[in-house]
Amino acid sequence: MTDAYSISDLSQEFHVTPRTIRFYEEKGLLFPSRKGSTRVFSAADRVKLKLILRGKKIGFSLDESRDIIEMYEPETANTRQLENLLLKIQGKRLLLEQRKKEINTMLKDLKKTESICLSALDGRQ
Amino acid sequence: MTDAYSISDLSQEFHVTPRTIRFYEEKGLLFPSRKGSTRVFSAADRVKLKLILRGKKIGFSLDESRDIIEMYEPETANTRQLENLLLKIQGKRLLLEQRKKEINTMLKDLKKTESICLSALDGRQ
DNA sequence: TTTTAACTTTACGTTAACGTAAGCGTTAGA
DNA sequence: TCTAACGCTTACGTTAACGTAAAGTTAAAA
Repeated sequence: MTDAYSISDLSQEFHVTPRTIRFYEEKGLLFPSRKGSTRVFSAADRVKLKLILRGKKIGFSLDESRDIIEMYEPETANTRQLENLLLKIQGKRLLLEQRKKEINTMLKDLKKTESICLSALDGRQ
Repeated sequence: MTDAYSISDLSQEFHVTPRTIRFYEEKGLLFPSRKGSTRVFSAADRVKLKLILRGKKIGFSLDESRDIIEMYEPETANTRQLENLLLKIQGKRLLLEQRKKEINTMLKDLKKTESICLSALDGRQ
């Protein structure tokens, strides 16, 4: 079973402290099983952790990442839950598209400043 | 002079509290002049505020936004400062491109889940 | 067998980014 | 003339997302 991970396995792979992983469990983002008192993480937990950390990079709070995570398991849902999920997904998609636009705007601005710098340097040679 | 703004002008335009604006000044992100003890904000301050809030949306800290802001005034810089600035801009560009990739990955994942939902709903009719 | 390494829980500490409240000055309108 | 609106400073409070330290358990290695 290659899909069982210790807390230090995940901690090392993703460069976060064990404390961080325990914190995510405490907040209801991860659900490791236990062998005695020791946490045992599944492949699903590993994916969730990856999603959380990806979310962090683009400015999501843990609550927002929890939303995202819940969008990854539509198997167990009933019809109304599925329809609800679809709406949530739409919302997140719009939000992400919006964020992408802001990033593009910033990139444009940076490129503009960059060329200003370059021509300023050019004029001084 | 249309380029003088009160704190409530900016507060209302950008839907933030005066406290937030004062906080940004306190942290060295805005530099309003004073008329007596009352703050007077310039067009440049307004732009900076816009940049800060845009930065927030894509997950930048105030310190990171301060970096961005400083990239917008290359006029006063000397040659070494300009070269330094160019390097900083490169760094931020890479970071932004990276973030864009993460967003694209998330969007792909969401679309995948979306179609799973749709076909699950379809199978139930 | 002892010690070291990894794991646990409990609990208080820390930083960023503000919120909120108190208390005071000024100015514009009733 | 007064009071309501806006502005100021000072200062303590709050939330998220962990850090850090203490004290104990278990398993493997010397």
